[in-house]
Amino acid sequence: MSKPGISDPQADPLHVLRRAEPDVRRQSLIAACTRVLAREGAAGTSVRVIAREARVSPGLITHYFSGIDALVAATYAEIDRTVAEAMDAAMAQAGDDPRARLDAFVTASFTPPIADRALLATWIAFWSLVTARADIARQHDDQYAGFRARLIDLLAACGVPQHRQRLAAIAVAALIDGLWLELCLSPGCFTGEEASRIARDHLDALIGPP
Amino acid sequence: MSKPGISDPQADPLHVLRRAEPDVRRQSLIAACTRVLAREGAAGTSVRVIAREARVSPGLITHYFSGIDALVAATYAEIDRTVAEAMDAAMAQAGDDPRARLDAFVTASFTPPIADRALLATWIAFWSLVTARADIARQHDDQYAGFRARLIDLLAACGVPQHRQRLAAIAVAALIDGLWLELCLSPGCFTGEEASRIARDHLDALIGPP
DNA sequence: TCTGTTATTGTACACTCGTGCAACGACTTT
DNA sequence: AAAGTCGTTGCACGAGTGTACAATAACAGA
Repeated sequence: MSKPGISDPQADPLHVLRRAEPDVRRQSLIAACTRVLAREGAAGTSVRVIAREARVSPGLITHYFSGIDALVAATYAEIDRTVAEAMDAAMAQAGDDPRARLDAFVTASFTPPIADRALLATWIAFWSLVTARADIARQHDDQYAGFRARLIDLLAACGVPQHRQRLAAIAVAALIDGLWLELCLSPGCFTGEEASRIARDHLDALIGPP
Repeated sequence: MSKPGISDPQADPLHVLRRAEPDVRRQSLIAACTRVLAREGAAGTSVRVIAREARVSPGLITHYFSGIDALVAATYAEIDRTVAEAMDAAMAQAGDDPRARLDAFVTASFTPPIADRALLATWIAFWSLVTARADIARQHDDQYAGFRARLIDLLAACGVPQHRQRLAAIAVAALIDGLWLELCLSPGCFTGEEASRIARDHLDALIGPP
């Protein structure tokens, strides 16, 4: 299965010296960074490796991004967007029933391409920047707030009273994150189906069975 | 408050050229690595920085560990031990009532020195090794299994029937981890007290109110 | 006091790292 | 067809990386 946002480098029409629209080139650098993070992990991700992956000279990365950290941050933002889209697609398939949409949201979290060791490598690379740089910490706060805001909408639609929505969303977000993290780190410990079941049981306790 | 396993380098009696018992020196290198990981993050942690922190020549690290990765792995194992001890201490203070012990376990997870951005940096450094090296992935599996085994004991003592213990432990572990992670990454989003309350509510739903 | 052991040092090696920058050349405009 | 723009290259630079290894010196036992 092809991963969202990860295109085949062989098919990349930019692999010979050729000018590209700035947006296109930017996007191709982000895509290359995604592939490298997934393949090599945070430690093996450098300007030169990414440049080779993108079939481009190392200098070009400095031309488009203020530094390697900025490229990783942009890559993370892109992945966040991709994941959100995958979630939306799963929910759209679930129809209009609020609880069915919530279940679809949860289940998608533990199914490829979201539950994916390669995605984890990107997340870890980003987290290590969060602990070191204030601007990236802010980006993380924003993105996570967006994640919780989606959950609040879903929970509200399921009838969770307003005064409990905030903590309920934090709880569900944490449960999903913890299960997702462990599912990626130790895939043999439990299955995605079991993770889904745990999360759905928690929702049952929170808002009553569907 | 002083962090567990982090000693004052000024008070280190090894700071002049002096032979040390292998175990003592090993331990002092691990302690130095812990401090560096906490202060500089995974990216800023190198043989030379650790050696300077330990007031020791860089060559000594290779003499005691097969490489920098082995030192980081040993540091992680040590931190895992330290955290487990802090948990045991919190539970011992809670007395004999099973549910009180479980609550103490949960609360300690969201209180310094366990909920600590510095600890997070070490965890992240270790996770990035997990995705890259099979032997370290095994170490992670073992340590996390130990964490879940403790939870199973606690849940069993609270009357959770055996056939539900495994998934219940996975659920509680994931919830604690997710809350802990977010508490460290975005300390402004919710408080340790709120995290405790969320976890205790989840336990109420799982095993009934105390 | 001398000797043997080995913890410890300091340095050298061969890399990789991120960034800066002059030169080149693909494409647009005139 | 000539000129201008700017995407792109390729390399140089200094700093940092992990590891290897001979030399040194602290300590134990004789």
